[in-house]
Amino acid sequence: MDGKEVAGMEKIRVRFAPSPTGPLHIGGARTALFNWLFARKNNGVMVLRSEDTDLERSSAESERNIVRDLKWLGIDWDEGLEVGGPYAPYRQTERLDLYRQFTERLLAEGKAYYCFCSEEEVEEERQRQLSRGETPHYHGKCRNLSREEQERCLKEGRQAVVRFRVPEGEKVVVEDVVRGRVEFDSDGVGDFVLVKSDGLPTYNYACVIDDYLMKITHVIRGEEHLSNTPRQVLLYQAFGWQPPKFAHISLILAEDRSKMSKRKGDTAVEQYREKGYLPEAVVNFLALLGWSPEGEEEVFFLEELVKQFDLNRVSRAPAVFDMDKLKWLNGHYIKNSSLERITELAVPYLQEAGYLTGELTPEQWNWVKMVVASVREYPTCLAEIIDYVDVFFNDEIEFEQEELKEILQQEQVPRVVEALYEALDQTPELTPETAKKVLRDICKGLKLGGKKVYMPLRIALTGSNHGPELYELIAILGKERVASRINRALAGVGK
RNA sequence: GGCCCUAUGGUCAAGCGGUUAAGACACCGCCCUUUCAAGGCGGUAACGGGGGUUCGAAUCCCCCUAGGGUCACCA
Repeated sequence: MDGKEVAGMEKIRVRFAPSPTGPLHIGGARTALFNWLFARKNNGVMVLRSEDTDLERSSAESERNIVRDLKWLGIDWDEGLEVGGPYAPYRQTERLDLYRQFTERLLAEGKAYYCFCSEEEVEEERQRQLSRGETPHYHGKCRNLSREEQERCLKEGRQAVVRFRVPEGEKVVVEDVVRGRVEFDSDGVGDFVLVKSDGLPTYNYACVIDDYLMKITHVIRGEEHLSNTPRQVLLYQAFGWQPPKFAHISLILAEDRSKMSKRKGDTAVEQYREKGYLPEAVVNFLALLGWSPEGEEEVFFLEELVKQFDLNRVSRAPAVFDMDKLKWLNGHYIKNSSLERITELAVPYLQEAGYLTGELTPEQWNWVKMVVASVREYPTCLAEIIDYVDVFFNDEIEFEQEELKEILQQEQVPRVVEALYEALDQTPELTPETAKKVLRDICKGLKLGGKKVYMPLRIALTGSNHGPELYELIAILGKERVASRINRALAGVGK
């Protein structure tokens, strides 16, 4: 710290620092979003850093997927993975030399020490303490080893970890932007590990060094890290660094108020993408989980979210993931996005279901667009669209209920059908609009109520008494298929 | 169990000492309508409990209860 920084004047820098040990979790996505919104709102810098110090569980593939899903959501970053930046590298396993330097410093100052206890020993002691009802802490057997003893063990080649010497009897204060002042007692934390026996830093350690070196001003992360924060604050103090401001946002809970898990529904962003949720719906939904806008409007695109976002309006209570609301938002965006885009997104599902095969000609494309237009108000996610399109593809009409056939036997039906065929003959270009007019004219010409005209035709064409707009259906099917379906249906009831 | 966080309708939540306690989703009803939807309008529904402080508490304090987090050589 050069001491010249004036509070509030420094450039805001935030980071999203996932560990690439699996897909991007919905909670992680929200953390990333809040960081991003805060950075963009305040003209700050967003950093993406990979915390890959768990060699066992980290994978390049997970990292790629996380990056892909962040981009999909519309979250970008100014520094970090892929884009680089002044504090590169942004992958912790590539920063090992840096950590080593700071470890030496702590060791030299006696603020950290080598510990030669085996994992088994430590675990045994932990169990003993637990059974006595005590808070399990490192017992400190190696805490008071002299420098010489440490050297000797090291020379013997014994496996060692580096532990932080936690000062005794100190109040550790965390100033949290969303929670206020939170106090901890340093005696509540044992001498935690800084460097693992494989030479890699632990989370609490690497995180502090990186946040410091990368000049992070605000650490916005999940509440599960709140209890880690005193350890980190102690480290900042040991180094004589000014800690960043913390903002711990509450967790997202499953419907039964327990932690979200795979068993209780989809927890990964990619699962929502694959089901045909739109990124703007997911973002909008996530933003509303734990944050609330000032006004009454709740439907926001990313840009509007940026304008509205305020860390002071982040709620402290954990939030239940409300699937119904996500579905509603997604349905809203499906209905209101451009037809071209929704069609593009819907086609893969239609292909997968076998309704479409191969490349689409421009004519087919336009036809599919009409299909999408007539059903897109139904699905809550695009994968569901296949539940509504069968009527356009399958000419083998099955009657949902036999009673519906009775409607086909109503006395006006032959007249209606005749009028329809005649009108269709005189309609060179069949579109939803012209079809609509045809139907209206039939009602007028025959002096029949809509129900008498629409219902038999709908049933003859679809086998059901409900479904998409009839005039759209007629335009989409075309004259030939309309005629053949009606003829077949009427023949089926002996007309 | 220790430590920490949290507590307004079923859910997300506004509220930051004085309000008829917003709004959204879900649910119910009505309207629109050829059907189902969509849309429009309306409705049901909440301050966990107990003590304080105060002229006055959803709002401030304490206790209880409940839920969550965390106590790793995982992050």
